[in-house]
Amino acid sequence: MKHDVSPDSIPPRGHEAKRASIMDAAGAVFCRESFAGANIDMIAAEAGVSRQTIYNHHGDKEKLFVAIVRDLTERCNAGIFATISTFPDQPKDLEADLIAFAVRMTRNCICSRDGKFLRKLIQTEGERYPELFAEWRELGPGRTWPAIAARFARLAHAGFLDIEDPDVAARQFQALANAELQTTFMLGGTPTDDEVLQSATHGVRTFLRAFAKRQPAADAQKHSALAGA
Amino acid sequence: MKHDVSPDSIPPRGHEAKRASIMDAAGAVFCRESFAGANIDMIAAEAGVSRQTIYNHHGDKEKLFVAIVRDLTERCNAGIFATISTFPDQPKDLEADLIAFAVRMTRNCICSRDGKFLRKLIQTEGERYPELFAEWRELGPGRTWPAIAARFARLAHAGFLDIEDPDVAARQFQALANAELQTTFMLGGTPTDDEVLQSATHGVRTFLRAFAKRQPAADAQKHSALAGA
DNA sequence: GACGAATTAGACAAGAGTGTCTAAATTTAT
DNA sequence: ATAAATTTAGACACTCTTGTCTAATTCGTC
Repeated sequence: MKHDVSPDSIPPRGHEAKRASIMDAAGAVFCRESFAGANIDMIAAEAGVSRQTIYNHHGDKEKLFVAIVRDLTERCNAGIFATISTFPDQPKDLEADLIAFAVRMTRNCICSRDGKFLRKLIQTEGERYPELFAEWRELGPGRTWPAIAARFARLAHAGFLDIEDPDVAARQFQALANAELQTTFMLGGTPTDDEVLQSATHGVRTFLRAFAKRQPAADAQKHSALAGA
Repeated sequence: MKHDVSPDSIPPRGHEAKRASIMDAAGAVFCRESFAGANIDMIAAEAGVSRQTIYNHHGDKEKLFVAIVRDLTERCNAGIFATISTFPDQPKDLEADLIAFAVRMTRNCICSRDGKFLRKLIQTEGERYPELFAEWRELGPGRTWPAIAARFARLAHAGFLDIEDPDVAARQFQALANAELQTTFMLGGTPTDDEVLQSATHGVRTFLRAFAKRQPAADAQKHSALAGA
């Protein structure tokens, strides 16, 4: 019998390494080849694992696929929320801070390995697994958009921006920041750091032309940050 | 021997009906199932044609796929240029006219059957056929973006907008117009007319907050449309 | 070092899909 | 009507893939 030191029957340690290796490889292969085009032997080879081990861990191809999507959704969500937490609530230089935030968002969440994989899987297989991707929609965009919108609302309330609808503004911010990367994303490519910075810079400038407080009049506005801590 | 009335040996008339039927069905099936997931029997059934006929027309699955992508690219390009030609060069009501244009763009080019299919195929198989999709990139975005940018440049030159870089403005216009439809597009869905109008309206308003001529001062600007015909 | 659990290679049956071939039926134009 | 071209259904060989099974091996732990 086993010691069972941990709460729930946790299988040996080495397992987890294999498991992670399988998840990584399966994500990559499903992403590259699509569900139908991927085959278990490819995944096994890429994971450095025997085919049987994959069946031992996940049962069958479809269960494996579902596990991958759930895993990617979780990991991406974590990344997105981590990045949202770096939103400039008390910006020193509004433009520079928003550009930096936009770049972080694009690099860490959209261009990241997980981000790229999840996006591709959603685009490719979304229609085939309605309930799975409905789940993603709720847990992903359904939670992240309000969180981003709330940050913009705060920024507006603190007097830095002139926003009517924070939800719309949040989506437009993201759209503007990535406006010049669309074609690259379409083809599954990864933009260079320079391209990301360019697009973010142009996007944020336009965003601020639209939403920055209109008449700075005197400096009365600037110091009226009574919404602070 | 045949009359050979037309320039190059044109096969019988009825062929074309079958050919078109095959293209339609193949586009739909490839889009729905991805290249690897699609099978010829499915396409044959959906086209109301025997499997052998498909092989007679196109040789093999891959050649058929390439033919589909080329066909869709051409048709979409035609649609995009047709829509671009309705760009409001001499707008009566700038906001209303740009909103209407944005809606046409989204409905006719992005939400259209061909647009949806082409987009999905590019996203799904783009990495697998680099040269084919490089071709698309040149003939598609490579030609349409400059065309749209040129229209915005004209509008700016005519005094309606305050734009520094028309290429950037064109991409941002498009990004803003579809900002609220991204999640729907991701999952392969088609937004309602209402959603399209909403997103376009919000997008154009933001676009104009950023790029409308700043100080309308008198009405001097409005009538200085000396860039006209 | 010895035990039990997990992993491995390989063979295997079953099923599905591609692309070819044939002979019959259908269409099209003369 | 007749002749040529095209389409069709079905059978076919071939390949690939899935998922299972077995026996040998390796790994982690005591």
